[in-house]
Amino acid sequence: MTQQPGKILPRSFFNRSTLKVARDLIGKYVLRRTEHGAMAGLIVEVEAYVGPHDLACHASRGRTQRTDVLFGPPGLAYVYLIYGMYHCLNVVTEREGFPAAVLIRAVAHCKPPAVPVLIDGPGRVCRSFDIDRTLNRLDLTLGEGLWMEDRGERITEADVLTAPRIGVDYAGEWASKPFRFRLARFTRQAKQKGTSKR
DNA sequence: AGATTGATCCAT
DNA sequence: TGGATCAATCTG
Repeated sequence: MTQQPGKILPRSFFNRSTLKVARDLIGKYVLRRTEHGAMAGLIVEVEAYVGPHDLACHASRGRTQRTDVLFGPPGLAYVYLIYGMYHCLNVVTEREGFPAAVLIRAVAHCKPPAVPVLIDGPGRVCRSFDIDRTLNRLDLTLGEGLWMEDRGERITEADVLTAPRIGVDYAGEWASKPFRFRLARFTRQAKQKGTSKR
C-alpha cells in the first residue's frame, strides 16, 4: 500500500450519487485520532443506501430524530446503535434534503510496517476505531477526530466486487440490488462446508 | 441455531 | 407506555 500524504475527502466528494460515492470509497482510508492515538484503515467494503425510496434505507420510514442527520449536508457521520451492542458508521451522501448514506462494513487496519489486519463487519469496525454515537452528526470533512482520505490508491473496476446488501431481507426488491461493494482481494474465503448464511 | 442488548418507533 | 424490530456478533 502506497503511503501518500493523504487528502481529506471534501464535501463535494460526498455530494454525488450514493452509488458512485460508495464505489469510490473503496480504496480510500478512514482516519481516526483520539487521545489514545491515531489509526488508519483502508476501506474494503461498503454498502449504499440510496434514498427515501430505498426500502432498506432508514430514511424510507420518514424523517425522525434518528434519521434527521441523513437529510443533512453530505459528509456528516451517521452513527447509530444496533442490537443494543454494536455501532454502525455511515457517511451521509447527496445534496442536503435528500436522505442517503454509505455504510462502512470492512477496513484493513494499517499499522505499518505490520501486515494489514482485516476488520470485517460494521460493528467490529466501530469497535476497533472507538466510534460510537457521540460521533453522530460529526462533519467528516474537517479532520476533527474522524475523517476520510484519498491516499492515491488506484482501484480499477476489476478490483471491486458487487453483491446484495446484508441483513436487509425485509426490503423487498431492494434487498437483492447489488449495492454492496468490496475490494476483490479481501473477499472472504468461501467456506467449503457449514452454513455461511446471510 | 440461539442469545445477547437497548434505542427507536408506532400502535395500543 | 409496551412490545416488536433491528445495516450485528459471539458462542454453541
